Amino acid sequence: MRLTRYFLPVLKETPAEAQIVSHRYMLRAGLIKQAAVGIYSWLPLGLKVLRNIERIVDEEQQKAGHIPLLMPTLQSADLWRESGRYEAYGEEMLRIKDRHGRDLLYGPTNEEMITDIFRSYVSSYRDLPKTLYHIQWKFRDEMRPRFGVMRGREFLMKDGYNFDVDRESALEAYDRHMVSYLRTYERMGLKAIPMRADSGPIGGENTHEFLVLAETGESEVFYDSAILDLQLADRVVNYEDPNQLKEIVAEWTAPYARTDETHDPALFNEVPEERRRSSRGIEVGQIFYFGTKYSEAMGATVTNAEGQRVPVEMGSHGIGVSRLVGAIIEASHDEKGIIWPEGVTPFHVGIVNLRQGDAETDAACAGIYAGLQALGLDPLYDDRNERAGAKFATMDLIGLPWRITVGPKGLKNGVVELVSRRTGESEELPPEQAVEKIARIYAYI
RNA sequence: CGGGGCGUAGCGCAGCCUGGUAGCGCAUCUGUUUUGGGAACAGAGGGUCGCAGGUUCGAAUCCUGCCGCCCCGACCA
Repeated sequence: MRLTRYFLPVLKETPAEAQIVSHRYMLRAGLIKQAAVGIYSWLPLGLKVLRNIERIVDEEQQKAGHIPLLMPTLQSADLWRESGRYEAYGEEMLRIKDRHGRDLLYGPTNEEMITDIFRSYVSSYRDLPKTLYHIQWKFRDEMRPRFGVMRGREFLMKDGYNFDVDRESALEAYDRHMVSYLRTYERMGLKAIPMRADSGPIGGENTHEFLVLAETGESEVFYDSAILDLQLADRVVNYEDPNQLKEIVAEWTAPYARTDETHDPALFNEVPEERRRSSRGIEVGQIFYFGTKYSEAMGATVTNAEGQRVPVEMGSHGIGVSRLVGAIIEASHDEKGIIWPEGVTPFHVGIVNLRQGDAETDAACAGIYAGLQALGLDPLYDDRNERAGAKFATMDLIGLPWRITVGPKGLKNGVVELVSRRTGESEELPPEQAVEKIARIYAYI
């Protein structure tokens, strides 16, 4: 994309309403525009990041064998009356009446609707296990939305639901989700720590939250620093193998890691003192095993091998897709702007033309731009008639992980500059080699 | 929902206390010179001062009501 043809409204000054760094940068870099309290438009650059995150979540779900579908944002109140949550959910649920006076609601989550779909079609244990998920906008009328997309009222969430014939199988699903979530966050360049948590209003006995460590996090967390060293990296995971999944879960749940809700000071004190950490974290996902809570209330039963009708075992799992955009910025930025991990960056590389209008420089930029596109890469070419400083400032702010700087001085020696946004390290090399190097970097992302 | 604060040009702000021609910086447009870390000069455009009432000869300014937004708290992906 050529910047002169793109829509990238960057701001030099910080809008007054933004307090935390991710919110400030999201506004300044032209990612979002607030439409109302806790409700945002996603501008082109922000949408690209959101879609990248969504794509990673989607791909990792399917690798784990989970099945995508799409449920509506508006739901009938009747389903929620069945589960008893229409009254229980409270003011957070946005209730709407249609022209006939029927009660609708903008879905804050989908346990009821997925259970209804399930019970309509599945009646035998032979059809189990199944995990269905969707990535859809939710609405929760929070008392106090804040921090931009980190606590919006409207937000994009992946929510999934597993259906199993018995407890053992449901717990396998729990493990499978934990592992697939670890993989998902790793691909985004995030360190998200699974922590034993409280199940809250969704209910259930087993639950972990995934937290990204950040000063601005809303949760207080306590953990053994050993957990920071754990990585899936290039480990081959076989989602069909419950034993392997169990081992990985055991590995990640062995070090102490809890939120303040479940924190146990006595247990925490058993961690060697030099590894005992407390900090703040942003919750970017949660997995639950809640057994038959919804299936019993809503009559979702299957016939088991013994011919008895039993309520199906369930769990649910969520990833805050839109929140992750903010969480990634909180975890990865500096005083100049955002630093996107390669996995989610809106453009793979920025090209800065230092002497717009100079025939040789323009031609070199055009060649690099075309070369990158030919290799399937998505570059952003700053072809504005601005001075170098302004172009650098824009690139630093929007945070593309790599920048190719092209100017007459370098071209005289046949080289351009390739700069890492994260480290600031730069190397001079011929244009073709810069293109190849970018291609190599992204070949493994 | 309780407590605190703010609404003046696209953005950031001053002016309000003490009523009298609506200002500054950035951004935008035109021109010239510039061009390796947010250029300089000259000129130009842009605001029913959140909305509605009221007081007054006169309201951005004083009064009342409403709306919007921000921060702290309890609640939450």
